[in-house]
Amino acid sequence: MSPEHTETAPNLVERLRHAGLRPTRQRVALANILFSSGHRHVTAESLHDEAVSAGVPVSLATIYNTLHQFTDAKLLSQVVVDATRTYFDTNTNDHHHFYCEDDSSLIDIEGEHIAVSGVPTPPKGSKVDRVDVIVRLRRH
Amino acid sequence: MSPEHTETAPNLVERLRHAGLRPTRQRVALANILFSSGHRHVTAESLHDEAVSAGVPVSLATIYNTLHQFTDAKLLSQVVVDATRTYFDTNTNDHHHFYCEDDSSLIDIEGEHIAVSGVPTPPKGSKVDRVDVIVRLRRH
DNA sequence: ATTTGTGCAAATCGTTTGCATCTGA
DNA sequence: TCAGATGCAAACGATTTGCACAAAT
Repeated sequence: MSPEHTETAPNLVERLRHAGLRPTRQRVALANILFSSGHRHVTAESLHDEAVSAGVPVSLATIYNTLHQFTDAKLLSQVVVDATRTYFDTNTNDHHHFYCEDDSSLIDIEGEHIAVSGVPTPPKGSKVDRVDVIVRLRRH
Repeated sequence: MSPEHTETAPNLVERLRHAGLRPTRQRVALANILFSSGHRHVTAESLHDEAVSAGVPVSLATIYNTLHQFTDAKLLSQVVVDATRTYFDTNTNDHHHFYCEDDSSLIDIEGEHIAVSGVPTPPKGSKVDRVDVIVRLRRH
């Protein structure tokens, strides 16, 4: 078989195992879609469409389960920019986003580029978990 | 009557008028709740509960309408921190937020305190509309 | 064999909408 | 008067859940 067909990327299977997730057919297929080509931003629905188009008929419920499991396992990060849609990002490094309100698209901004200074001390009893910067864009 | 009872703050009526909104019973009552005591963060539901408790039986639909009208009129700003809930903030100045994931609470960080540097040039055809910084907190 | 994942359809949650009724200028 | 607001209930879209079935170890 040509590598394209066998391209189930064995390292993905390992990656799932390390994350404590059984490498099931669906999870491997979704991991393959998500992690095979650079960083990506998806919604549950867009990933579902993509999987179905790719001949992997997963149900939407499984997509949601999988996205959350991957997020818990730190394979994905969740990006909250829009109250109506949840985005997942395959880039789990410290980084930020441009969000274009006109077409609801996300663009990564690598962490090194942006510096946030002057964050006040958090209230007693809490610690900073993460700092999200969203640069909202409009067409002009 | 004591000032507490007459506290329909006539300036609120003016404020609504200036925003092009008819000062109806409900709008004035909600504006009164929102703008009478320092800056506040509310959700549609929390404001609804509060209004009802205060003896102003508005419907939830009207709460949503009003929150959006106030937002369009720049009397409120919308804060997107949580995919499941929409928050509205009576502080419409440039500022940022602490968001405590444990109890879903918001705390303002005044704009002067935080500086964001190194934002890359936005893609051709778009301009920066707003930069949101969310400092996510966890109990430790 | 046992545990864990999956699919489906129904349930849920926050939010929006349609429409008849009311109200402020 | 009459455009604009409101309330209600139904519609909605995204997400979640319950449960019977299927697959992985």
